[in-house]
Amino acid sequence: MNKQQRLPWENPRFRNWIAVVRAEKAVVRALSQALAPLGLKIAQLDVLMNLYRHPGTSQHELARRLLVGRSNITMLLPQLEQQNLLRREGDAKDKRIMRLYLTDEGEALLMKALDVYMALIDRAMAQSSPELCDAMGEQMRRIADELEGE
Amino acid sequence: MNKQQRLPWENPRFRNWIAVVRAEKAVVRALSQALAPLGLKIAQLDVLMNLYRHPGTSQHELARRLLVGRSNITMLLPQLEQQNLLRREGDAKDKRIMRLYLTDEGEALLMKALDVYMALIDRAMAQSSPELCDAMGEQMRRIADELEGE
DNA sequence: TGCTGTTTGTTCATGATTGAACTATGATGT
DNA sequence: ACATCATAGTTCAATCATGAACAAACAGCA
Repeated sequence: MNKQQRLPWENPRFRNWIAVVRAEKAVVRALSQALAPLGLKIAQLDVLMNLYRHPGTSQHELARRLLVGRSNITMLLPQLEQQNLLRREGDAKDKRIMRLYLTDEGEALLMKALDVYMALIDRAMAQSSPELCDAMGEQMRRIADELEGE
Repeated sequence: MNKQQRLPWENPRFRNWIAVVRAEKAVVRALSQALAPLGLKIAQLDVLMNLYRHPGTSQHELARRLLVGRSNITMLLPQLEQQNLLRREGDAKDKRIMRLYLTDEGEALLMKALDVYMALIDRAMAQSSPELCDAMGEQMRRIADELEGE
């Protein structure tokens, strides 16, 4: 099947990528637990973060930025709306579009959640130099750019 | 809520970690699509890979290594078994334990899938030096080690 | 042996995510 | 203006992972 390099585990690129997957999974688990006391799921936090940076986003834009289906957003919002974390306003010009805004309550909860998130990331990254961290970030952005264009 | 560093996006660690998440998601999407022609899901590939490296694993061990619930394994196996990709044998000494082995067919399919996987990783990592790649892998292993001990 | 506690795998109800249909609305071109 | 096509959001059925509850099998010890 493969040429000289029969077993992928012997390939540094492969081994290192597997490490990325494991680390990401570990952080997701830890973050889920850390967010539980705030009553937040990761998917919900993603919504709040994106809404903070881009107030007035439509559901479609939001779904696109989160790399998620539109229907997912539809089913995510009612929970957040009932908790008064965000509000939906129909666009004045285009009646199809629902624009999303954080409430003060939502922003306050977001800040708490971000503190939790930051603490976790700080802990995870603690043993790496800033230069290495930046280099890795650059590398990851290249990968995403390379692949996200389908 | 936070001290001087109010917005996490301004924090390099945070920004870089977000890049990791995005890249991982992008690779998962691309891999899913690339595996579809083989009739394989990523979760199934994970099983086959682990079984290749550790023949005779019990379902419990497998679940632990994949960082997944035991029930997940239970529901994953019948599909793979019906496709003759693996077989389950009761342990001789301990009748509770089911030991798992790849069939020749399963190994053949795994090799094809690994080629697909490797091609994708090669493409993703193409623009990074081997040294940087290794450094990143090391960093990720540290993160996983730091967090996986709950 | 009999009692107790643990481990393995399964079952089941639950919650999350997806993609395909559907509706309502808007945009385009003639 | 009208027909056509595209877009925004929703609904729904299907898929998938999870954790709790359970049965069977083991282990340890009186």
